[in-house]
Amino acid sequence: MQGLWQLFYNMELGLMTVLAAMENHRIHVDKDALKRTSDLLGTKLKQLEQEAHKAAGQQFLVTSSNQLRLVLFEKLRLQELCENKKLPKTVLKQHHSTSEVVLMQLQDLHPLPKIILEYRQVHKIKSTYVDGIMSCMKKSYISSTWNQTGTVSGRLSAKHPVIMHLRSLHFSGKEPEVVTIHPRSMFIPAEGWTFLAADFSQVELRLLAHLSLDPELLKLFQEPKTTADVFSMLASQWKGIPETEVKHADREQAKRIVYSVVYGAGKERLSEILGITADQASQFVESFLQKYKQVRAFTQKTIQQCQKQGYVVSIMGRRRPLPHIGAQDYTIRTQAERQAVNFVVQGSAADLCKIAMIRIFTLLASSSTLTARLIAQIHDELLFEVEDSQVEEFAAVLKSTMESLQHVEALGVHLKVPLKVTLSTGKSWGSMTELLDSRSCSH
DNA sequence: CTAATCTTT
DNA sequence: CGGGAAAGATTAG
Repeated sequence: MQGLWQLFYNMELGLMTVLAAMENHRIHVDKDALKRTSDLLGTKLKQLEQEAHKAAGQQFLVTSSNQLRLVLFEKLRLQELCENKKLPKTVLKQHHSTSEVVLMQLQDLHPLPKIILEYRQVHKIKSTYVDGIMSCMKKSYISSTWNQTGTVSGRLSAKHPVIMHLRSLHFSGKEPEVVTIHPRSMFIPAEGWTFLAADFSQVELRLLAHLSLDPELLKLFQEPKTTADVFSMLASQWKGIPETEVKHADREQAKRIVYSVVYGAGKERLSEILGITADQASQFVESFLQKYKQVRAFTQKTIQQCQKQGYVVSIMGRRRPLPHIGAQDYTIRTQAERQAVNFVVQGSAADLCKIAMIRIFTLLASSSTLTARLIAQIHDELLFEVEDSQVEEFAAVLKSTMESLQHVEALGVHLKVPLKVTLSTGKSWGSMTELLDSRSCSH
């Protein structure tokens, strides 16, 4: 039946057990650290509230947009001071809005809007990333809920603790000092265990190379300069700086640019990312697609195929129907076209990661010595908890198992490019350091 | 550019 | 007062 049975039987069915085990597993959280940061942010909010009251000349509930509107527009009458600017707006009622754009415009006129803006920012950080996690906790641990069928691309999604969205946050502390919060460092392994993370490097770009058969792209991955990182390399080329000088942010930007271009970003959007004019941006796109000629051929082929059959297919047979692919409306049609292209690559990457999870899981289940446990999946990254004494041994099996997915006999997958997995370990999820291949170290 | 979750308005 | 939609933040590629 449409070749979907194989996908269901060999992948999704097997994954259910894996996800169930992940949901059952307890991820320990450093409750004290969490409490400390919550208190820290709480104090900051209190401070800002006081400042706001002082600036307003009265007490009011800072979180209430109604009360804020009263202070801003009826007491201070700030709208009268900015008639030259376009009226902020009021849609539903005749009221003035207190939305972010309005406050931005008002912040030169009075100290209050700025304080409110900072208050809202800190408040959001606190409620999402600190109190949000705290409310999901039972005793001293959390477990995410994993949704197997919640995305169009075949990726997994996680609910409750927003495990996939945690990041570092900076905000101004007392005067000059800047406080940085690392929500990921709140997550800690059990006593005597270590976190081990395995990442498929540049997985979507490698898949694009395989799918498009672009010679330049293939060369990038097939040549044995395995030491080089593609995005760092491109960043160094574009910025004209040696690769050792490439910062994390440069690499991150290069990555964004590459994916933006191959997924069909317009010149306006790209000029924003690159910080150049739209003309320069479209020139950039042209020269990029000129160098990697087959990429454009691949997107066109994908769109054509989608027009013909109404859906696109990932490398392991997952489908996405795109009924709007033949729409009259330009906006709707081109969006479907970009979605078609994106699905083939992103969906294939999702397939690969799911297979990796199953392989490792069954390997662990049948091992009499290895005790590692799969904790989470963040798209192309698998996070494990490993007994301290087994880190080296498990790391080696993990890496080779994942990289061996270049060929998956059962699903007819034979990638034209090798897969590369990078490993990192740490005593908290927030402080992982790369684990280098022990073989290349010792020789 | 695509995919997602979560909070605010 | 609450539900829902849209906007805007983040993450991943």
